[in-house]
Amino acid sequence: MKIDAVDRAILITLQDDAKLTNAELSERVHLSPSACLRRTKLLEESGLIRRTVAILDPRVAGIPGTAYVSVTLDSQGRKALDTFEAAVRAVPEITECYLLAGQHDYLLRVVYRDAADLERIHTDILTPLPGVVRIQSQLTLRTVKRSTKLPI
Amino acid sequence: MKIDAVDRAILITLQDDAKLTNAELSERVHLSPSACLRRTKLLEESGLIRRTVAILDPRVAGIPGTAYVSVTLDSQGRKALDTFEAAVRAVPEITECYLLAGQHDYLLRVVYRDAADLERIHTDILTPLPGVVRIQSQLTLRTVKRSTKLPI
DNA sequence: TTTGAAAACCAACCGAA
DNA sequence: TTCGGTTGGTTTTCAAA
Repeated sequence: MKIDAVDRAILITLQDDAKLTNAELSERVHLSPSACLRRTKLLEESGLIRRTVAILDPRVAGIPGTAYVSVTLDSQGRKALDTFEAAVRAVPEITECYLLAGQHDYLLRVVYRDAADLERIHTDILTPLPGVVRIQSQLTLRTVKRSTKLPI
Repeated sequence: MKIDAVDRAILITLQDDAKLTNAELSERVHLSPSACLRRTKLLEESGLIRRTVAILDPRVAGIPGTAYVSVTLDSQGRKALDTFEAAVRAVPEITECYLLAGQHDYLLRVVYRDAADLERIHTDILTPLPGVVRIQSQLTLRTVKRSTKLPI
């Protein structure tokens, strides 16, 4: 799909605030409401806009902690990876999981309420994940920046 | 603010799809439309729902790459940190930045279009960040899971 | 919880580039 | 032919009863 400057303006705006009415959005990108709505619909249908979601405040929600956890498996076979990944997907406390290049490790992002919660996650959830041989956690002192915006 | 099971159901649902109409949402959480709307408004006003945003598909957008970059500064003074963090916030390709516990490093999440783009970011953006003495990048082969949902 | 007015959506149609 | 604008019926919101 061809994206022009107006489409980019729509995407930038909606990545900041998807609750804008089409009327307001159309003003910001200097378009008529109907043209704006048509473009937005196309961006959704094309799959470029995948979904629109509510973002919660982790502190207000009582889940202020973030840790990055490196995990090494005892085997890199396809089956071992699939088993591990299926288990990861089922754990809500693991909000992100990446397969790393180079050393066949995984990097997990884990969110937690407090130190006790992190310990629970470590011992009851992470350690029992299938195939795990090494776990190394990096706690974060502070979130400097966290954006869902893609630099379109 | 007091959160009960129905509030949690609303939050879980809106974290998946914030485009639901109030009527649809109210059915899913087994509430009347007006009661549901009142609760949702309260959740927004309380700050628990911080914003609602459009999530783009990185592949369709042509920005499929993710790297995690560890950065060490030559100084940990308040002023050095502030300067570094202000610079980080101004870079759209750096989508996340955490101050790590333990070794006073930062962990950055960087998104990129292709290998050439990553090299550009590395040499033109990351290396010139104020105070940087060490940069270590971890590329990701694959995104196994990436969720914006908090485990409420 | 119900209701009704105001607002927003969005499909169909028209016109210009 | 494609893209933006206009119109009007339909849906949704949301505050008052």
